[in-house]
Amino acid sequence: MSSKQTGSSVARLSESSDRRASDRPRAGSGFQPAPFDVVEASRRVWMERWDPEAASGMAVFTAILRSYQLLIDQVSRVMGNHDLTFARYEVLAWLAMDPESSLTLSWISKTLRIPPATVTNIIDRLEGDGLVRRVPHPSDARTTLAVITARGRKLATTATQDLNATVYGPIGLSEQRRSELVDLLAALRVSGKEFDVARSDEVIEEVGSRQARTSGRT
Amino acid sequence: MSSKQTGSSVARLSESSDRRASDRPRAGSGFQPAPFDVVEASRRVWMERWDPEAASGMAVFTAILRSYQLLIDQVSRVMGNHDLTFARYEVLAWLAMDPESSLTLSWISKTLRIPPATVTNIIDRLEGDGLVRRVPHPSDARTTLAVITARGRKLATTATQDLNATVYGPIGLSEQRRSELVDLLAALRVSGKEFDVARSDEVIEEVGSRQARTSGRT
DNA sequence: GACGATTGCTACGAGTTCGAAGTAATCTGG
DNA sequence: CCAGATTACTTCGAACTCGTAGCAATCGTC
Repeated sequence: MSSKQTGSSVARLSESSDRRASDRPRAGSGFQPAPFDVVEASRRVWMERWDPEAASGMAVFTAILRSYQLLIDQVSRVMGNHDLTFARYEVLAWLAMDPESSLTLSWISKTLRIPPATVTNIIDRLEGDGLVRRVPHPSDARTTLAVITARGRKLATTATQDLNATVYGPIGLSEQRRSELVDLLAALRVSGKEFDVARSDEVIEEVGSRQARTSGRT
Repeated sequence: MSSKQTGSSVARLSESSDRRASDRPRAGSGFQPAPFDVVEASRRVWMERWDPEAASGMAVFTAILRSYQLLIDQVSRVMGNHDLTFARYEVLAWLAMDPESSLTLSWISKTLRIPPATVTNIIDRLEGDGLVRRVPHPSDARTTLAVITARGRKLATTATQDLNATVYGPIGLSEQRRSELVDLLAALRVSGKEFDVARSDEVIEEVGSRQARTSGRT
């Protein structure tokens, strides 16, 4: 595998990479392309040594992993400009979406799949920055509500616009292919029970329409 | 666009009977399905508040994120059974694949996209467990080679078989759809310059064709 | 109603990640 | 042969993640 040794095999036919970054609202600065397609390379090795089913599954996982790395790097960079981590942004964004401007910590934990201890930590940080407040739940003394502040809402809006413009919009692929990709991943997630398929549509309707959360009950 | 039909907003608790402890002892134990499809739910909100391009891009990112979470959870759990983290396994697996059984730390960093400081940490840990050894590079005193030990190779094999059998094989989707998914993600990665497209094939050939590496040249 | 089980959250601590700075070796262009 | 730039790796420190234990409130059942 060549690149291991300092002297790369083929000379630098690359004339390209003279990045004159200046005006493009680029979202990635420290990101360097890997020397080759790790998914394809490992898939070939897997095909030699293991069975085809394992190889294709490995390729799926690796492709998702590398895509995730590519995107989370861009997203994190943008969030850094707003003094946020992605985790803190995600919570803030869901709070901003909520009709009541508030969510219980346990709802955040379950829905965004963040361990309870981590949610505590995230809310601590957001509260310290004056972006949310903790409010006792009106009818359940065990429960704490996170309420977004005006400052938090403003930041959520700004950060979202930034993300939309620099990452989500220019993410690549046509609308058609984006849709196909999301569908395939949905099938994968259904197969892995990533969410409650039976009740999902119904719950989404509720979220979109009204509370159904503060009042609890399902 | 995934599915979703109009669902009645009110939903009664219905027969919650199917809840019970019938958790399949699959690869995920602590993993609980989210209450709804977060991708679809957030996509709808984005469509209302922002433009369609941002919404579809957000859906792509979120779908990848949730899929990643689903799979990394399973993978991490399996690795835990072998006293490994995924990061340590990944390095070990690439070392096991290498014809020379060795890689430079900088190659690992660039290829697997792990920051240098993290590679140091990972190798420290692997070395402490007797799975790899650090060896000075024969011709470049700046460079350190990580060499996999017999013990490391054995563990890599065992862990890989475990992963193949419990995660990669049963990952879901037909071979056909796995292939489509990998292709779409490859297009996304190309668009985001996740790897060096121009030289990838060539480098992969070299990897596959063995040696000609430690000796440098090619 | 009472009591054990469950749920919601927090405190603590171990482990991991990784930017930034530092050291050493190599390469480059005189 | 020699600066200065570059590359390779490590050290240090700050931040983040998250399992576990613990506490408080509520629920479920008889």
